[in-house]
Amino acid sequence: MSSDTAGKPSRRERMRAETITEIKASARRQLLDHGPSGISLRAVARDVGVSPAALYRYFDSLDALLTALCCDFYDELIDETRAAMDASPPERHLERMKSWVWTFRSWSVSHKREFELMLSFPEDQGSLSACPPNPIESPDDLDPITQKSIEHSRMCGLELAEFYRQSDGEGFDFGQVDMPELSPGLERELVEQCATLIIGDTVPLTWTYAFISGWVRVFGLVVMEAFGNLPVTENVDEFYKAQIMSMLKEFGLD
Amino acid sequence: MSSDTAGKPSRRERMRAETITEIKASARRQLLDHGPSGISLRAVARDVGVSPAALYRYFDSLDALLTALCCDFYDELIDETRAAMDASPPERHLERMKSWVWTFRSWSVSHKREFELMLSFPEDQGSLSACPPNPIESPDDLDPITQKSIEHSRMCGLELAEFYRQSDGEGFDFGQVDMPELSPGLERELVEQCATLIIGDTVPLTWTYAFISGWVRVFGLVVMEAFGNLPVTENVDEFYKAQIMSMLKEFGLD
DNA sequence: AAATTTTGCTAACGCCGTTAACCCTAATGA
DNA sequence: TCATTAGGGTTAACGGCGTTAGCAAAATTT
Repeated sequence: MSSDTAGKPSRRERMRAETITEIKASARRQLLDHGPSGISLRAVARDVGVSPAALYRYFDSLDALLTALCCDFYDELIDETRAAMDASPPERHLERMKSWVWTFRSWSVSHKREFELMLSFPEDQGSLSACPPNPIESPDDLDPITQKSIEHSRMCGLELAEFYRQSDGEGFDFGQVDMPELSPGLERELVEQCATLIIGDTVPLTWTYAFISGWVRVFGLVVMEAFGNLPVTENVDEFYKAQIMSMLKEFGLD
Repeated sequence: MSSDTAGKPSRRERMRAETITEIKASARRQLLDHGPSGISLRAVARDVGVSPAALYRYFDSLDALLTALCCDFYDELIDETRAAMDASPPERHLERMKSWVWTFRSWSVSHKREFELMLSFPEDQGSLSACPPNPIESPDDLDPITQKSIEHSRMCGLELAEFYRQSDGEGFDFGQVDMPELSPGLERELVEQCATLIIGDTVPLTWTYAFISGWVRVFGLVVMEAFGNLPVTENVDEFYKAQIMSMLKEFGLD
């Protein structure tokens, strides 16, 4: 072994890293040109100028390559979302949450192909749903993609918790949320899920309900727009803004 | 040609129809066992006990077979939804719309694999979004799947129009809908889209907005649940009912 | 300089969708 | 009734795919 935890990158390691990014770049190009199912190992090999078998020195399988691609996409999405949120000062929680929604949407729509791929990973349990799969098992031994999807979701959830914590007693009327009567079982599940989502802190049940409702709406919006089935196409921005306003109303906010 | 429009089915035609359903049945079995991408023409041929090339006498391509499958699924879904709606008398529009949502949901969740396939058809313009693609071009030369998806959507849309038409002046306060201010362009687009959706009849703008909002929510719910990412898993039924109540609130109804 | 690890290669296996060429049989029409 | 078709089946092949085994060369480590 050459450099375990903190050694400087050897020449070989640099080359290897370069090759990996080259492979992923080629795969992404194919994704953009021919869609998720149009990515072919052999075509990538041709593109990179190498034999098909050589790719297996870098990725265990085609699936592993796609997974790596997805991870990169999540990183991109998370970076952009975080940057957009941080454009507002830390105490403007509402604006920061709006930025989260807005950036999630605009990234997804301007990266339809990437979004499509992310939607179908991991196999048989599509991700990007803005909601981590339930129930959450052990904290860390989930596949990397699910972890990143949770990280992405939590950015918004944590902001909500902060919002509640800091604005308590500052004039917001938290009882104003429009929520139907819920069965005790559902209430418990919402609270528990909220606890795994919005770490440590507890927000009122009504907020949890409104938050999850909002997630569902955002997810529906983004998927429909990305797949070209939103009934609004010319004034989408306006429509999104209206939808965000409607969601805020569910929180009893203007 | 033997029987063009109304001739009795010849022996050959009966055999052919039988073979076709046998092929589709085998393909559906593979769909259930191995997912959408696990359907293989050669495997179907093996299963049916025929050479791979023989299948081309019945379907032009694998894609054509999948399309035919999807059509059948839509027919199933539409049949079930219509039956569920017709379990309530024609004048109980609210109940009928609830049945639409409920059946759409339960069919999709209990037919995850089928749902998954439908979601990705037609290529590069996923369907089943409960919203026809926009803008709608010519009325009839759309691909059959899109047509059926529109038919499915319209069942609910027409019911809404009926609801409005028959209950006008019967005590509902149609101005009560919570809707943010919309830009003139968005208003126009909503009204136009509404006209293509809910044929002939016009409902108030607020209802159109609430209706489309509801669609987005239903779609988000169904997709998330079908993909296993709904944060509620134990009390899903209760959660759906609560969400339906919330949507009704958007209409100003209890 | 020797030993070892990494990275590439070629060749092959077994899938896949699709097509071409040919054959047999059942329905058709004179 | 008999020749003609058209429908439904075959086999064989093409080119693509993901993946593996085995081997050679280069780069690193010892």
